[in-house]
Amino acid sequence: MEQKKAGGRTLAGDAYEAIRQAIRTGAVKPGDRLRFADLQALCGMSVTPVREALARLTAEGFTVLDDHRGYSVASLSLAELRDITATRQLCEGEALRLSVLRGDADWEGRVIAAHHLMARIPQAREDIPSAMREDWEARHSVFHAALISACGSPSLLEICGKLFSRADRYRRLSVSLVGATRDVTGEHRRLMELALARDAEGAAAALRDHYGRTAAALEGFFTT
Amino acid sequence: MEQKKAGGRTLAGDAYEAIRQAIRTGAVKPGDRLRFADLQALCGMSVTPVREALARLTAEGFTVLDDHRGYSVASLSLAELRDITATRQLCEGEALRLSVLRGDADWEGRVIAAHHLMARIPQAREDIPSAMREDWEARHSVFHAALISACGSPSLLEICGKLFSRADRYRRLSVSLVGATRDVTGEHRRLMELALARDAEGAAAALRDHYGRTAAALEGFFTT
DNA sequence: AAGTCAACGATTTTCGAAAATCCTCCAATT
DNA sequence: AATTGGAGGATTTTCGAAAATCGTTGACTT
Repeated sequence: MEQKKAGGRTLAGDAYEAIRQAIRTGAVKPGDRLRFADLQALCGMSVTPVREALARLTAEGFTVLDDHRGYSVASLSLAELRDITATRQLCEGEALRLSVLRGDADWEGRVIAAHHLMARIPQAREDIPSAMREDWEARHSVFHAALISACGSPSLLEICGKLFSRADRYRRLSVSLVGATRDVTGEHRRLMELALARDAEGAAAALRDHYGRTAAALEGFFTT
Repeated sequence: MEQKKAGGRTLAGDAYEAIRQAIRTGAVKPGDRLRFADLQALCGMSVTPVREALARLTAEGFTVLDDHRGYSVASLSLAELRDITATRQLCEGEALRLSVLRGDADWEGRVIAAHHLMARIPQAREDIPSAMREDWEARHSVFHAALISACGSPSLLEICGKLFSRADRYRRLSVSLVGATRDVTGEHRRLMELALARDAEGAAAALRDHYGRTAAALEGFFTT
């Protein structure tokens, strides 16, 4: 997440992106075993770069490794959703608080720009309303990153980034619930307004609430 | 840190331990390049397991990777020490608070046992007073892990564990300062007492203070 | 004298196959 | 009937060498 830019520099990087995408999109499901033979066929390369890709994915919690039994897709659970949500509220809440306190004009610009880009396109796809638009997801991620980008703590940013990726898998489950009783767009705008108004505590509280609502909307998937 | 137990299951695991130890003990210094040829000689194995070990170490922040330029030992800096300290105060402080609130009798037992083991042996070596005893380091780690073990959040525990390992590299720099104006033993006992007395806020505050003092004692190394 | 570029050496990265390990299944024994 | 033991197959893990890449050196041009 920090040292590589795009696909093409190394095959291991390509494999990382390919497998990550397969997990994100649900092409391989939680709990599925990831056989090297299949992955080599999917990525079109030998075992070595695939192995390195899986090592990175495991570090980020997308896959798990059992010695001599190979890798498999990390499974999802209600317990983990709640756990990750709580940790995210703690870490990203504090990161936002610091960011609001320390942010300069440049940071304000990044937040406004990111929000504008995200608000300009709809969240759901037109052809399949139950699915999220890929580009909206990307801009949504950029917006949240922009909010905390001025916190001044690389380690906190790294943690938040990993937790965001991890929560992303759960978020994709909930798209069909979108439009029910929730105003996600409004929550995002309010988040931006509080940040720009330099209300550090208020913004942090709004962010925690935002994540709490997201988690609550997702809980239904595990009770059924 | 979560799926492998001891050295011997896989060569990659052995390599991970060996290289990690080389970094911890200072056999290879911050900023040093880690050539595969040297590492293969050190570990007595081929390139593949070494590569996997470096991937894991990089995920934990011990090493860094430049595409096509290979791996090198992550460098230390005052800025990172301060950053990690702050993030540790946030995450481990909250973890301890939760642990004190949720901990049961079993947790109390773990804390008392871990503290007893740590307090039973001196911190510094007898032959080289400026060096830390390897076994004390291990028990110290177990004690801190025991304190937060009842927090109920796997993700938080994972974060705390990684931050602890990362801070460990800095801690080793400060051994020669031990015994100056600090009562580390007293701080640890107080920490345990507050935890067992179920003073969640007090214990969390004491832990943050504990880490703050450790960082302060280390700052001198970077100003000289 | 400064700058450009190609070839070389050092090193990483990748490959394809061999070795090691685990799981399954079936027969033999208790 | 249940358990042990081990052969067979599938898969991971590791190896040693080949391919790709980067940094540098040194000749050549301007």
